[in-house]
Amino acid sequence: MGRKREFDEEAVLAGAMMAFRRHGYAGLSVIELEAATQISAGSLYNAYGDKEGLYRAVFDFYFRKVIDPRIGAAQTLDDLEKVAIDLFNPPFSDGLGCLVTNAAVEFRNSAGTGGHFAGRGLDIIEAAALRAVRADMGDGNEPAALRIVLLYQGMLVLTRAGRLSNAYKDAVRAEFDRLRRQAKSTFPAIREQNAKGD
Amino acid sequence: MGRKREFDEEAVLAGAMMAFRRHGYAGLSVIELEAATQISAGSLYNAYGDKEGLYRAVFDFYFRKVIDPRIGAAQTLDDLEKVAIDLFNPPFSDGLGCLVTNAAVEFRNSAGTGGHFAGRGLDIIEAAALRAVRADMGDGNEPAALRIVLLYQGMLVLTRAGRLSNAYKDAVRAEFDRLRRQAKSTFPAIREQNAKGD
DNA sequence: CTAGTTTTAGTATGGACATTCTAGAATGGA
DNA sequence: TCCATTCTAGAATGTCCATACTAAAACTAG
Repeated sequence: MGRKREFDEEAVLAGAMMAFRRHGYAGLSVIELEAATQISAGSLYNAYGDKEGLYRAVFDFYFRKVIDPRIGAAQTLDDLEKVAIDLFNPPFSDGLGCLVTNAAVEFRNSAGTGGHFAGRGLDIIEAAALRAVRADMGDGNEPAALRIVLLYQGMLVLTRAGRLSNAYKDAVRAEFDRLRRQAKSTFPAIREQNAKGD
Repeated sequence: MGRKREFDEEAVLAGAMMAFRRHGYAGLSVIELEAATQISAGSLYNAYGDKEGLYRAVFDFYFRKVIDPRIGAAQTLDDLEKVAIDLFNPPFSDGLGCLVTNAAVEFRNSAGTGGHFAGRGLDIIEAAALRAVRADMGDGNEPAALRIVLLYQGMLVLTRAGRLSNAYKDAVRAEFDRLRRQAKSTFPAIREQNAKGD
């Protein structure tokens, strides 16, 4: 019933995702979205209702493809360190930052769609940090987890400013090294116990 | 020669500063600027040329009133800790974040006026962190300074998202405590030497 | 006093933008 | 093979925006 959709939805969302990461929401026009997605505004409106609907779909896509598998799935300090250090490697070194961080700054205080998704993303990041710290260091080190959240968000700000030099890579690595050292010395049993699980 | 300016320039810049902090550059219309500054668009254009000229003037004002005295003048870890912890206290707890951080995210990669000022602000913040760490901890601890920069920028992202809870305050304080402890134990002479200076 | 200059408020303008409309093309069930 | 439905491209629309313009008001040098 009805004509088949001609465009590849994943490709459209991927293109729009790059464009929203680069320009933000307000800074990206529908005309630019036509170029980024290679489909006409008519099709965009037919498929997603309006610009905000596309933004929502892009955010869902971003959670599904980037946040959930990378951060939502992180269980250990090593996993989180990889997430952070990957900001220095392709494809994450493109300088466009994270849709979540960018939206948190663009849409203040959880207002509207952008703020809602930003909040959801920060929930996931916070939860991952707490999970990893508890797994590797035991309870009572929640402040270390929150500092990881702050470090990571700070990295994304500097990324966006084109200022995330290799000196920052060393600084972040050193922090994870320190946490792991502290984990081993203070709670030597915990990592062993983790290793046994599953 | 000519009519006197009726408005108080500092008040206009202060009002525009709040509005730009709240809404960003693109997200703030000239009509909203009329309300925020209490002067008409005609006067704004006469005084500042265009919207970008006003933005530049606001940024200069922000450096002069906020960045330079608070961060540019910071010499020690204590000074920097105060800057960070003040994000939890009025007037800095208004949730609007820092013009520098917001501009760094809005204007990617130092592009244009916003990026230029963001870069200048980040220069000052980085320099202050390095100065404080060197003063209190001696050379060789530059990574600690960069982590302070990241923590601070991360705090500003969470502020903007309305998520900078008191738990983060403790986490940040604990980090500064740790740095001071490390400073004392590793370089006991340095703080004494500092105290003598001047 | 007044001529010249700057400031002010308000209106006008031209462009950009999100969105809607239109007409035709593709699809699949009856 | 139609026919209802969905999709697509592009043109049309109305709104909002930054900025330019206008005329009056206020000020100062001479």
